[in-house]
Amino acid sequence: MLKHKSDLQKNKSEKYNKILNSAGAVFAEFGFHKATISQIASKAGVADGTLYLYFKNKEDILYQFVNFKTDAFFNKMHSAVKKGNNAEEKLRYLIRCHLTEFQNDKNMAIIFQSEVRYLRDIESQIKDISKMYLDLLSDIIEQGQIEGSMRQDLFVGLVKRFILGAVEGVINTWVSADGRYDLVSMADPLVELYLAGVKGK
Amino acid sequence: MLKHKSDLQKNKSEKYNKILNSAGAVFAEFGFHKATISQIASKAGVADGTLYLYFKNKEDILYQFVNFKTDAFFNKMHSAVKKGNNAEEKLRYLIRCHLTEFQNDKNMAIIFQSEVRYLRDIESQIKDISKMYLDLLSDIIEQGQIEGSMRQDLFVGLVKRFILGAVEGVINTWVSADGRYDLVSMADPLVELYLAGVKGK
DNA sequence: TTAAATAATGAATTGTTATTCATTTATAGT
DNA sequence: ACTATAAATGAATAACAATTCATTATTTAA
Repeated sequence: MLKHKSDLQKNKSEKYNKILNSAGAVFAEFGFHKATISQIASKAGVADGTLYLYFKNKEDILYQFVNFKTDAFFNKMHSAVKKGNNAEEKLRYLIRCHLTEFQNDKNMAIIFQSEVRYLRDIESQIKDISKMYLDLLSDIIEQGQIEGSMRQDLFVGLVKRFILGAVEGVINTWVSADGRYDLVSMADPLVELYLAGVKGK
Repeated sequence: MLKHKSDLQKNKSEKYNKILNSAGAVFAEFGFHKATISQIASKAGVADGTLYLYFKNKEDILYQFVNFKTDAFFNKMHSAVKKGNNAEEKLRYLIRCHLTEFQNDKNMAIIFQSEVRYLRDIESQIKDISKMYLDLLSDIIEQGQIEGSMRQDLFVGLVKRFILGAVEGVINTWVSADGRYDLVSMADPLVELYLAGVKGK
C-alpha cells in the first residue's frame, strides 16, 4: 500500500532531520572542527556509519544545515518585510524578525555568527546569507529614499553593510553572553539608532 | 663581549618574528585549522621542528600573533583617540585609525574578523579586543553625552555594540572583496551615519 | 684549534578522527 | 514462513598533520 512508502519517506526524513539537528547542536557547542562524527551520531542516537547514508561527509552536514536554515530564515524575513507599509516599517519588521528567529534558534545563531571562516570557504555552494540580506536592505533603503523618509544622499552600498553589521554586533554580544537576556527587545532601540543616529539635538 | 649576546637576542627575535609573520600569512590564507605547521615553517624558511623552539604549539602561535597585534593596535587606537578634542572628533579618529590599521595589515584584519570562533575559545588567555574597544567607545559616548553633542537618552551598552558591529560589517565586506578598494575612505561616511542616522529631514 | 654549549633539522612517531565496508538487523512482498 | 531488499551497525582502515627527538650544524669562549 501507499502507506508503506510514505511511512518510509517519513522515517527517512525523520532520521535525516534528527541528524541535522544533532549536528547543529554539536557544531554550535564545539565548532565545526572540534565537533566529531561520533558526537553527532551519538546525540542523534545512531551509529557513526549511518551519517554517511544520509550525508556525503562531515562538511556536507554543515552545508545542508546552513542551507536548510537559510531557506527557512529568508522565507520568514520576506514575509516580515511584506507586512510593512513603508520603508521604515519594513526595516523595523526585518530587524525584529531577524532577532526573533535567532533568539528562537540559538544553535543556528551561533553557527551563523561564529563559523564565518568555514562558511566563507564553502560559500560558493552555500546560499549566501549576507548577500540575500543586503539585497533586502538595499530595496528597503531605496524605497525609503523614494518615499522621502530616508536621506537622498545616502550611499546605499555603505548603509546596508552598516545596518547588517550593527545587528550582527548586537547578536554576537548576545551569543557571547550565552543568550541570557532578551535579544528581541533590542530591535526597536536599534532601529531608532539607524534612523536618528546618536547626535544630540 | 656584550655584542655577542645582543646579536644572539636579535637573531632569536628575528626568527621569532619571521615565524610569527609567516604564520599570520598562512592563517589568513587558509584559516587556523587548515593551516599546517609545515606551511608556516616553509614560508618562514625553517624546519618544522624549529617552530617548537619558539612556540609551545600551533595554538600558541596564533595566541602570540593575536596578542602582539592587539597590543600594537590598541596603542595606536589610544593615541588616535587622544588627538580628538571632543567626543565627536574622538569617534572620528578612532574609526579612521581602526580602518587604517586594518587596511595596512590585511593578515591581521582577516584573522581578527574570521577566526572569531577560535579566538573565542582561547579568549580567557587572550587580550580581549572587543572588550577594550567597547570600553573606549563607552568613554567617548559618555563624554559626548556630557558635552551635549550626543543624545542623553542613548543606551550606551547598545550604542557601543552598534558602532563596533557596523565598523566590523564594513571591514568584513572589504575582506570579502579581497581588499580591493580603499577601506579608509569609508571612515567619514560611517561616522556621519552614526551621528545623523538615515532618516530624512 | 678545539671542545662545550646552543640551535636547527626533518624523519619517525603519535594521536586523532573521518570514512569505509563486511556483517547484522529490519522491512516488504509473496 | 521465506526470500529479497533496504537500512543500520561499528570495528577496522586510512589519512592527515602535530609533535618529538636523535642527529647534525653552528656558535661561543678558552
